[in-house]
Amino acid sequence: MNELPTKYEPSSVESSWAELWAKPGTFRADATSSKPAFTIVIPPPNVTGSLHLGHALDNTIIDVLTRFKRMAGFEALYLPGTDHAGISTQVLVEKELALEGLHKSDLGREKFLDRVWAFKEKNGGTILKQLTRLGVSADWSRERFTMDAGLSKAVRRTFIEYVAKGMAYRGEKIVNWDPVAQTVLSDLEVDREDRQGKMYTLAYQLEDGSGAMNVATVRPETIFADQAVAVHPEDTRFSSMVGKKVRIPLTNRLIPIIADSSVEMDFGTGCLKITPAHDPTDFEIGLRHNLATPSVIDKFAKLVSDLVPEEFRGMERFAARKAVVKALEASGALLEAKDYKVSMGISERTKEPVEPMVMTQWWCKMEKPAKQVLDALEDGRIKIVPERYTKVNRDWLENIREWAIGRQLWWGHQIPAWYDAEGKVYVPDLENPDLDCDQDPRYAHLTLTRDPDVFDTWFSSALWNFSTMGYPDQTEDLAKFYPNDVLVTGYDILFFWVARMQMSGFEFTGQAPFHTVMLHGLYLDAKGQKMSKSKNNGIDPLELMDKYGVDGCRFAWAYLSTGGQDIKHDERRYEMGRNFANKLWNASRFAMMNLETGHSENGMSLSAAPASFGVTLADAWIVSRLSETIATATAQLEAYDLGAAIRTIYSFTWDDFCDWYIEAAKPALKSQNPVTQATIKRVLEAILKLLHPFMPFITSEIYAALNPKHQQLAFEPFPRADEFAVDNASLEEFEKVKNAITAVRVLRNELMIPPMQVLTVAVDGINAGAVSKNLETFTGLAKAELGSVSGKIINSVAPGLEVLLALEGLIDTSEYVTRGKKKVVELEKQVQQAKGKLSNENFVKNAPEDVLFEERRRIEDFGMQLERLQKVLAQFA
RNA sequence: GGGCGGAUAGCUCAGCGGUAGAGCAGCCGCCUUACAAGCGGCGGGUCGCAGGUUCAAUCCCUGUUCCGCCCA
Repeated sequence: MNELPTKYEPSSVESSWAELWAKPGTFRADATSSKPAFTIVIPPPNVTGSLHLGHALDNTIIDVLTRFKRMAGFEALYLPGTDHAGISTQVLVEKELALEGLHKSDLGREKFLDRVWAFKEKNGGTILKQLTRLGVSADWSRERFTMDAGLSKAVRRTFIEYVAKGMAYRGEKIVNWDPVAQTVLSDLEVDREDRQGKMYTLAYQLEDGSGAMNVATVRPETIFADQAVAVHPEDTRFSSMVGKKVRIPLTNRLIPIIADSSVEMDFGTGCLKITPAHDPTDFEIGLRHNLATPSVIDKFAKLVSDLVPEEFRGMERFAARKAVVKALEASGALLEAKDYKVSMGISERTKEPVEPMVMTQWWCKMEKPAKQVLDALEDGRIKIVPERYTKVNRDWLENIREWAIGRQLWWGHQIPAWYDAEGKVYVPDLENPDLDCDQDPRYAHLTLTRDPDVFDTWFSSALWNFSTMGYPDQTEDLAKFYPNDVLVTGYDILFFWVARMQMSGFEFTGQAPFHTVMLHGLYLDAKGQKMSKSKNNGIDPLELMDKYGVDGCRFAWAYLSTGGQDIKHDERRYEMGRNFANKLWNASRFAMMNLETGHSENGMSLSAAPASFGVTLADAWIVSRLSETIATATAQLEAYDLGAAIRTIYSFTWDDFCDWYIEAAKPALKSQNPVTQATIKRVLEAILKLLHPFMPFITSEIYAALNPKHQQLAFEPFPRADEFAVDNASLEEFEKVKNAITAVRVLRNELMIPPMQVLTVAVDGINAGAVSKNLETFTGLAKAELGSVSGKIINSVAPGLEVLLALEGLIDTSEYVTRGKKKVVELEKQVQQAKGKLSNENFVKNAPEDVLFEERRRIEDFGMQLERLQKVLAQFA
């Protein structure tokens, strides 16, 4: 048996365990195992990123669940890996190039990609290495990356299948264009923000010279692309105008006045300019009225086209707005410019206002798989925890929109589509999916060029549940570990990722990719704000781990993850975790010191021990409490309520085991009672097992020290409640003894009697018997002996019990009297309340028997306490 | 505009139909040889506000006020 140092130092034990757990073989899941599988795949972090608190929280939860299930008899797989993160990675490498004075076009696609791969090789390991610091029990032999050959194959295959099914197609629509990243974005990648702008009223002169239409707009620089002016068909102000033409200010171009019911009559002037190429709503109106979609803004957000007067050409859109407004003002066409909050689309990646633009893109129809997911949510094949997010999930799926799956990037999976000189599309077919079209003999007579675009990164992460298992090949892994069991992630990517996984799962495997989605909250700073680079309010989990130990941090993360609630950073939770680790360490140290057989501190040998050794009340009590604790904690873990589970285990360990059991067991341990020795070892081992999923390092270390066999705790079975006997009589009796001990402690504190001075007290009341029966425990913890008391007497009351003490000498009783009086008032109130309830006819008629019984018991017990207390207080009147 | 979450002790949060809990902070006393990252004791809450349901409501229902988030 090893000696443990007096203070727990996380740094001295963490690295060797982390190293062992990071080995590819340690937690390798066996696809041929006969045990039931339990699978969680990691939400793949950005390959070039570094660990932040969101990852730490997420992976702690995953690891707790995985370690718990592994110990509970499952073939547990926690599959780690990373995501290629198209835009952010490409932007990073572009920045690196910029430092060298280079642009990606200087290198060309192939060389640029070499650079990105080199960058990935160099930096890609960081985040996963940081993850090993957390002590996760991941299967590193199965680590995956979204751009691996296998996963790329899955991406290609699924796209080809989408095309074959007619779900993916090329079409011209209005899209969100990021002028900085130079790519299309999906609706989800665009944040709506209200920014201060202006509402301009412009006069569009009627062709016939009969006046002007006053048009309201927030984007005057787009007037050159206007195709119509629209009013509401029922707007009597303008009904005579419909069909006439107006002239666009600063130009000679004429456009028609049309009627469309989507125009809000009371918005602005009730008269809108329609610019189909530069506004999504206008695009829709344009479709209804067959309007053309000429564009006057290019991919760099500059004004271009012959439609734009020469003086404005080449100007950036916001500069152009100023210039155009100035010109409009000079021409007299500007009637009004008032402050207005403009709702703008902002690229969540580059923070640049997106430019709506009409483009031909790859689209994917998602109605059918969305419907399948909705059915699964309906019939419970997929459950969301917490349940309230089911509605959010459902609402989004019910209003599913087509997904723009292409991105104008180089880093990612290049779309396997080719075009001939006429622009006709060629995509490999399902019979020969790996054959590129420009290699296909059938198309040998054509000159085909490949689509330069890549897929949205989420397209590949949507396949993560099965692409990591070998799909499209029918592998052993796929058979054993798919569908996965639980998906753990923050609620902020419910749409981005979870919904798309759900849909892909059904579309390609015909089933839900997991049965449970566990969503946790966001980790916020101490003020409750989201952490971000721009706000520079990030907190580094690695620093926290250095400061409080990994187990202390994991404790905090589990403790804080309740009910999907957001988490406000609070350093005190980490202190709590660290202190708890230290407490466990010292309790274990104490236990081990007392497990040494044959001799004890005072040299007493085992053979000298009395023959009457047996199970003490404390032994029976702690084993009962342990059984209850296991049952509760297990149920909480099964319900994914990690916060509740760790609280349960924490209070059992600290309050029951350390503060009461160990203290009560000291006399028995001193005399080397083998039953107590066995009990403390048994309970401690159970605690280590219960705690292991949450705090794997310290529990493994102690367990190894405790067990000469040196087995890995991670592979020990999780405790079962039925392994430990629940003895209700012991639970009740120990409670009575505890009450008596506390009553003496209260007296001692009130009377300022030194802690170590042994008192002589008498006990009375219906629970007094429990005290005299367990005198050793009482004496040890209350530092009091039973004896007769006489003279002036003082007392302390507890349920069913009165502790009496003789007043000797000039002891200050003022505090005792003050608090005694207060307690009298309190007890009187309680008795009154209970009596009040029982005198209520309806209460007696309707309340269940046990509630009635409890009220009667209270009257009796409080009455007895009151009586005894008042009797003693009368002496001081 | 629609939806969701929060409002509980000084602070950060659990609890969510039957006498309000934790950690920290505060006060009193302790180096009681496992642990001062600790031990013993104490104080502190009309559970946002207003109605309703119920024998009983912090907990359920309705409305309302602040704070935060999501969707349009």
